[in-house]
Amino acid sequence: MVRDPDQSASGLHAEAHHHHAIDADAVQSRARAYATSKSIPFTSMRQRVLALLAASGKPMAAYEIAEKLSDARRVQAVQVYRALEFLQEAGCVHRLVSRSAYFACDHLHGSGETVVFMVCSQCGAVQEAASDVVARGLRGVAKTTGFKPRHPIVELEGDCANCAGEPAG
Amino acid sequence: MVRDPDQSASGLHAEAHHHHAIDADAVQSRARAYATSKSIPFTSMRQRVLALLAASGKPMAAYEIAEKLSDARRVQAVQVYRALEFLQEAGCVHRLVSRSAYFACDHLHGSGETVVFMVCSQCGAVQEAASDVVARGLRGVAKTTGFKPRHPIVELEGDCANCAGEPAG
DNA sequence: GACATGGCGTTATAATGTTACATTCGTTGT
DNA sequence: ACAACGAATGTAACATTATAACGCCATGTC
Repeated sequence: MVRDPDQSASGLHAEAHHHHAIDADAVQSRARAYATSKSIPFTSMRQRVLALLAASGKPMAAYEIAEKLSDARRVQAVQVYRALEFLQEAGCVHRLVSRSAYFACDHLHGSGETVVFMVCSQCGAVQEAASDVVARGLRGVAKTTGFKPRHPIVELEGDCANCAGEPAG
Repeated sequence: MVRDPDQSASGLHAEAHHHHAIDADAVQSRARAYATSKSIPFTSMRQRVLALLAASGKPMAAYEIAEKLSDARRVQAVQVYRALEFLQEAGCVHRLVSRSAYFACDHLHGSGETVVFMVCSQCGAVQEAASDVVARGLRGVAKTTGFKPRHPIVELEGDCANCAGEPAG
């Protein structure tokens, strides 16, 4: 879940960067499984978007994805958004509201789980962590106000362990 | 030439609907105090934006604010964004990331406090609640990953007590 | 084959947010 | 009073993010 180069042991497809590449095979398998379960195709465009996000290991803007995927044929933003919609349904990709950016995630979240996204202001890397304490706190405030929560958004902006140690690297 | 802010505010206040408007006087006082403390002016535009948000009591998009504030002179979005920037610094206005909307808030949040925004999907109303449990949970996940949090974003999408009781009303 | 469904490719547009710059306003120094 | 300066404004243009509309094509079903 915490995507760190040391932890991504299956870095067979790891890019040359020092970035936090995620397990591309695992995330692709999950997307394929979701597609199969819904009887919808895991199409080429969906694979390409997911592969790019998995290789990058960092959040990317939709237009940035379109740019990177363009070759002779220009990939339009709307095509990326459609692929992202599928990938988010499949649970393979999340959207960072604090950056309007999308990133691949190789961890399968339980349906009731509350996940915290920690976004590094300096290097842009994202760490995820599920927190029962946060989940309990959210249920608590909702209960006291009679609010029926459907979907939580929890993000932390700050500095990751690497960047906090080496400022402005 | 110079618009009287108090008359403007009370006029808008009169148009507040059944949904709960916030304490316009209190929030305006806080904005004025912040401005004084920073030796910057609490200008007419800033007063107008804050008064509108306070009277509305609900989140509004920046362009919607610009629209409502326009009379003979068209108020441009950039002017609204500039006013919102000041008001957010003053702690009188918050931005809802889940809706890209802005709303006035009449309680003063402590600097270390973690505030949860509960946004009703049906009526759009926002409730705020500070939660020590959530704050503790966030500190916990940050600590285990070595992350240094600076700013938390916590929002719940769901149904408020009113709308949950009377669906789609 | 006829046909319904869904994804793709393309164009256009909506919605949100920012940059640039000249002007005006308020304060400050003289 | 008046010049000078920084901040806030007014205005236009631009940038970014996201969606709508529509025809084409591939796939599966009858």
